[in-house]
Amino acid sequence: MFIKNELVNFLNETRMYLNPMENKFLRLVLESFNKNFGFQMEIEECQHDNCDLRIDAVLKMKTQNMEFKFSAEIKSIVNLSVIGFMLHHKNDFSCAQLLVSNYINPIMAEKLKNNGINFIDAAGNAYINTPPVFIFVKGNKEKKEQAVSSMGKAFTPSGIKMIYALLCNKMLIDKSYREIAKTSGIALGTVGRVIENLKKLGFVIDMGSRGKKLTSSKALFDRWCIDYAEKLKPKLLLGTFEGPDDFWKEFHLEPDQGQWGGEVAAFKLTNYLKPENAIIYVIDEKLRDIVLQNRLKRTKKGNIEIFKNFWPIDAKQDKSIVHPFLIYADLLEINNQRTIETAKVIYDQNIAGYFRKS
DNA sequence: TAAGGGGAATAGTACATCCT
DNA sequence: AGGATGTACTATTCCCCTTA
Repeated sequence: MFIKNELVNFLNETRMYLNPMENKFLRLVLESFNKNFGFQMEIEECQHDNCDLRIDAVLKMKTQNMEFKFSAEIKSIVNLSVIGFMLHHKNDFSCAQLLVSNYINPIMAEKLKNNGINFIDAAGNAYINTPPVFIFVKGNKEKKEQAVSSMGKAFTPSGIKMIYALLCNKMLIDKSYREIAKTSGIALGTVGRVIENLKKLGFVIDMGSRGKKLTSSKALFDRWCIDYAEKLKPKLLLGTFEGPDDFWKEFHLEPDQGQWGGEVAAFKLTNYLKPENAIIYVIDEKLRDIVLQNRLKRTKKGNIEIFKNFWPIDAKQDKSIVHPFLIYADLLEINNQRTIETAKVIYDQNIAGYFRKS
């Protein structure tokens, strides 16, 4: 079953078909949705030949005399970055978006509704706003036994570090496990496990004697952004601090201390966004110096967030900002109008090129 | 709210196998 | 032979969930 998918993915970087687990999951959710709400929502066999954009599935919902189409996006977790992601891709397709997940909590349900993002989940929560159909249900409790959780064994904190390294350097996947471990900043024993899981998910193809290849890297990156925000980034937070208005213009930050992420990096890259909040990725031993040099005050709700950088120190690194992948991921999580617009620009100008067919 | 029990993740290392 | 490589294994850490 995987062979065919892998071959197709191999031939076309930008497409990603549902893997068997996602397919099964989607059918389960649709079944319960139809039962709960008395609609007929089903998967439409997509004409892949003419859709160049990545999409998980096209769904068709029938009522008495009408038919609606949705572009479905399946996500195993739902956080602010998912909302950012949905907003980024809001106008990619002619049909309305529909987020499909295992469980969407009441807070996220409200946020999704406020942003006009349709969703359904396995617990029976839903928001569908396609006049004359209107559904909004939240508060149903999470069901434990769902299968989606097993979809992401590669996306553990160290797995996320490794995937970042793989995305930044596509050649790395074909190097020795020791080199991958060193470049990613993770343990040797972890590398094999992550690769195995990436193979299962269809992101790595083993071509035997011809080595390994990273595939569907655009989809992998999209997934990485969300899991990074959920599982790795919170662990990296060293503290939040307060600075004066426009502090970042005068901020003293040496390249060997750390780099700008988030809005400031986005501004330096595009000139589009006037930063209001700052994210800085620092080498954690340098935190004290940075705080002292810039007279930062530690506060709970400061506008400066300082994170520990998780990639090994690169001697050639002399830029003042982090990799566009990280900047984009930071912006997605902020997800207001300004940052999403900027995220789009950065995606088009600085990221899309990594995923073009070669 | 604090403590602590238990399980998952992972760093680090030892070892078997492969390659030159 | 001897270094390089992937895998098996273990000790430790971390985090979540229960319990008082």
